[in-house]
Amino acid sequence: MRLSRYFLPVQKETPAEAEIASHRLMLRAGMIRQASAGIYSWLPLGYKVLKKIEAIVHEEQQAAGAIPVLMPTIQSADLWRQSGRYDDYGAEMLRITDRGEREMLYGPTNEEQITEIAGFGIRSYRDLPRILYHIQWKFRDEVRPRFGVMRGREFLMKDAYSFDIDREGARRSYNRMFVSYLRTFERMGMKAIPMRADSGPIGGDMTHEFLILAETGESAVFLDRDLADLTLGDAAIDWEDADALQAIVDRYTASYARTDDTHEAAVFEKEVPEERRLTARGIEAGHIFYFGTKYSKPLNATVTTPDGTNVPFESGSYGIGVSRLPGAIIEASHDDRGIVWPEAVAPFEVAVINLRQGDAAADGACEDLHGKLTAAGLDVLYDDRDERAGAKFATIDLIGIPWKVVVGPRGLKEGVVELVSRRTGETETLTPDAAINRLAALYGRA
RNA sequence: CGGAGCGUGGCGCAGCCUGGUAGCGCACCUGUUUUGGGUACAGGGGGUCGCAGGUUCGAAUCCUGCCGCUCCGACCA
Repeated sequence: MRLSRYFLPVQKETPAEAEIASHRLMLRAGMIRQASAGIYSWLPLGYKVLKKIEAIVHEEQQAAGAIPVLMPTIQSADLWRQSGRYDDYGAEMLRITDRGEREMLYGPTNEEQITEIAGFGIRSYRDLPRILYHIQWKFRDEVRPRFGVMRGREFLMKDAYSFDIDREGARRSYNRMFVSYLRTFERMGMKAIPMRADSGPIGGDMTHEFLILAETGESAVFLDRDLADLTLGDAAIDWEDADALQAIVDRYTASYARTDDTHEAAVFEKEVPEERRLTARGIEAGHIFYFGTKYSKPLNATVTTPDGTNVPFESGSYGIGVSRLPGAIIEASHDDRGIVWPEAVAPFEVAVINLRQGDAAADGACEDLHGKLTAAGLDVLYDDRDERAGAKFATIDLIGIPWKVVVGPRGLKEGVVELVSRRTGETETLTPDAAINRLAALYGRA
């Protein structure tokens, strides 16, 4: 992509309303534009990041055995009356009346809908277990939207729902999603730590929040430092091996990790040696919980057991705040010049910077690099604007492209260009062809 | 929902107190200049001053009502 033909409205100055780094940077980098309080348009750069994140979530959900569906944003009030939540939800629910005076709502979540669907499509224990999920826009009429996409009113969410015949089955489904979340966040270059969440009226130990550590996080977190160093790495997961999954879950839940909601200082101090006690802040990126028959009972969604009786589903729900992740990732990864994207979610994988636009040698070398990098399967942004070098560096660093290939007449006389890492600033001087090979290898496109 | 603010060109702001032809910086356009980390100079375009009423010879400015947005708190993915 040539920057001169792209749509990238970057801004030098920070809009007054943006308080935290991610909001500020997303506005300045031209990723989003506010439409009204807590509601945003996603501009090309932001949209690319959102789609990359969404793609990773899709892949990892399906790898873990979840099946994609798509439910509507507008729902009828009927099911919500059956579950009793139409009144419980209160003013956070956006209510709409259609032309026939029917009460509708813009869905804040989909438990009722999916339970109705599962009740219709799943009749026998032979059809279980199943996990269905979708990635869809939701609306919650927050009292106070803030922090840009981190706490909008309209937001994109992945929500999965598991259906099992008993609690043991539900635990296996829960574990699948638990491990899937570890993989999902790790692939995005993030450290998300599962923490014991408030279990509410259902009780039990099957509810965790996944927190991305960041200084500006909304929650205070308390954990055993060892947890922050755990990684799954590239190890293959056998999703059919319930014991193996349980072992991973056990490993990640063995040590103390809680948010301020459930934190107990005395327990923390008893369970974690002082030198390993880590107090930090985190952003909630995912939340999984088991809710049993909370919806299947009132909605009368049942399956037939081997002995011929009908029982309501045992279910859990598993959310990831997809549209808040770009913000969360920026909170965890930025510096004073701008965003520092992890490679897996960067809007472009490499930027080509022409230091002297209009110089025949520089123009030619950049065109050539742009073409060859693209042919190698890389997503390239070529800054071909008629701007000074400084302006180009400032823009590319602001929008956080992980790698820059810097091309100027001076280097070209020696037959070299520079390859610069956004994260470390490390600069490597090499021939254009070597730069292409290095980048292809870095991104696994060689 | 309690408390506090703010709405003046795309962005950041001044002007309002004390009513009298709407300004500055950035961005944008033209030209010259410069050219390896946001060049410099000159010229230029763009604003129903959030909306509606009122007071006044005259309202961005004073009064009333409404709308929008933001911040702190409580709440939440």
